[in-house]
Amino acid sequence: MFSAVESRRLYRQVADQIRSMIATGELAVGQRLPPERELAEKLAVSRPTIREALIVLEVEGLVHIRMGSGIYVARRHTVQPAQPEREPFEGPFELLQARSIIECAIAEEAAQRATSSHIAVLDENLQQMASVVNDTDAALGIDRAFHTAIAGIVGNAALIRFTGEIYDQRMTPYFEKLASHFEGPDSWTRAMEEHRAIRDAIAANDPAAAKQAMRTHLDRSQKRFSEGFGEELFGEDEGGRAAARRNAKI
Amino acid sequence: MFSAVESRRLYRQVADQIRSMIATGELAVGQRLPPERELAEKLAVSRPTIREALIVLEVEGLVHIRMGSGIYVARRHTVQPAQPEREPFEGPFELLQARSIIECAIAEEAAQRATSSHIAVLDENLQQMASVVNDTDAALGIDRAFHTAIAGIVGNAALIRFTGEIYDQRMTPYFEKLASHFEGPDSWTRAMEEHRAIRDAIAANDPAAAKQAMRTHLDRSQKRFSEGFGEELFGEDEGGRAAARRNAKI
DNA sequence: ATGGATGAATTGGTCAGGCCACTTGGCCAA
DNA sequence: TTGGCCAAGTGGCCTGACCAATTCATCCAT
Repeated sequence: MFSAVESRRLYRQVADQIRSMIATGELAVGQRLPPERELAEKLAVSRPTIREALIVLEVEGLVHIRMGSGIYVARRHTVQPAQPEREPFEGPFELLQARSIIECAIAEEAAQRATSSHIAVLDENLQQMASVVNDTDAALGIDRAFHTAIAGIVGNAALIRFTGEIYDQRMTPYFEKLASHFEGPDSWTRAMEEHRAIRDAIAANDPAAAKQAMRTHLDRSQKRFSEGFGEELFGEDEGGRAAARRNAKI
Repeated sequence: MFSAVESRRLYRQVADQIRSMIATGELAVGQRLPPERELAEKLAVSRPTIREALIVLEVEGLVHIRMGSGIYVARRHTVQPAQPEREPFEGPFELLQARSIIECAIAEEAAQRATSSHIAVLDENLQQMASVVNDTDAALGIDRAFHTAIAGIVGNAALIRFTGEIYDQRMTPYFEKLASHFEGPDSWTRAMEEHRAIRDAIAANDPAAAKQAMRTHLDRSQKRFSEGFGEELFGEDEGGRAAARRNAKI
């Protein structure tokens, strides 16, 4: 299956250029970039094109845009998309082990400090989960939110971020396909029950129980994941209207 | 320590709205969004604002934009590190708290599985540390290596990477300047002793002692860091012009 | 009837110009 | 020295126009 080769948009080219200037140190960390109007003039493009390029870079975390002040090279491209020395991802089992260690510690900490408003957040998540057990895509999103909500109880942005990131690193296209096969109403219902056990332990302010419930949940999640290996998989396509028409012919 | 509260840009709000429509399933995977002009009309904003919002979402991996064809909900937001809920960066105390939770859990796990070759690695690190107590830059590198070596005992690449990343996130130019003031032979010698206590607990395969030793080390590290804040300082900003002026006055 | 070519319509990409909100720095008065 | 005010600069958002790419409908040839 082939898709049209997409010519490179100008704002992407501009973003690439600025990104490489940051990477080479030509633009130093913390340094202020020239104003949009000046960049547009220097690079001989329109100002909206510059804006669009800068938005790309900001979403990537390479720059920080401040209204009225200017655009600054981010202090540290923390957790960046393209980390060249980084493996594409660690093995899924390795990630699960890491989750087990980190998230058990977080659950333990959360149990020591949970309030009723924290528990209400978890309860709402459980309700949402109950209504989407037939929709794996939505369930994955809510599953993720449950885990980051526990980190949220600790109230530490770094932990929230790590929890989300480590969850997302499994979210490869491959894993998604796998999930669509091995996750279904049964497995999501079980996951939800495990979530409830975690919720209950945290609500009881019982760190040891919370840790154990989280470990149980992740162990079982790993088991479900292991059982899912073995399916034959196909490639992916994002579908356009022409593709839909081609599909119709098939 | 305060930083300016940044009002929410319109294109970010639009991106948030579309993102939540994708998360709730209102916009299905693979579905084509309305054209830019129509979205602009429906959401009562300008078309460039829509474009900017869509660029945010494309960089995040949630949509795929095709010229002349339309905008499609991505099959899956694959491994897109730019997390919308992410703060620009976490405060140093927040990172220390996160380290405390994560690294104590890792130390606990390491103590359960350490072998003599693992301990030899820690011993070599301690020797290296002893020879560079007068050189803060070198000491920081060896300090980092000690912490990642503990994660290495668990033998999990994800944990090693997280340990390194979370350590590095303190390594802002600001922090490095601070370290050059408050870290010296005395503090590095104390850190080394604390490292030794961690090493000993891990060597004894005593998880509780390892956890306690690590927590003690990080608590004291935090105390040393806090004491460094006795100085008159500017906020955690990326260096705006106002901050530069206040600096000049100091 | 079917397939290919062509042109129109639609859609995203880029530009120019304008105005508003916010930030910063300088100056002056208390 | 500190606080207030103002001007200049900067990012944010808008309107309108035109260009490039894609899709779809129509027409023509086989």
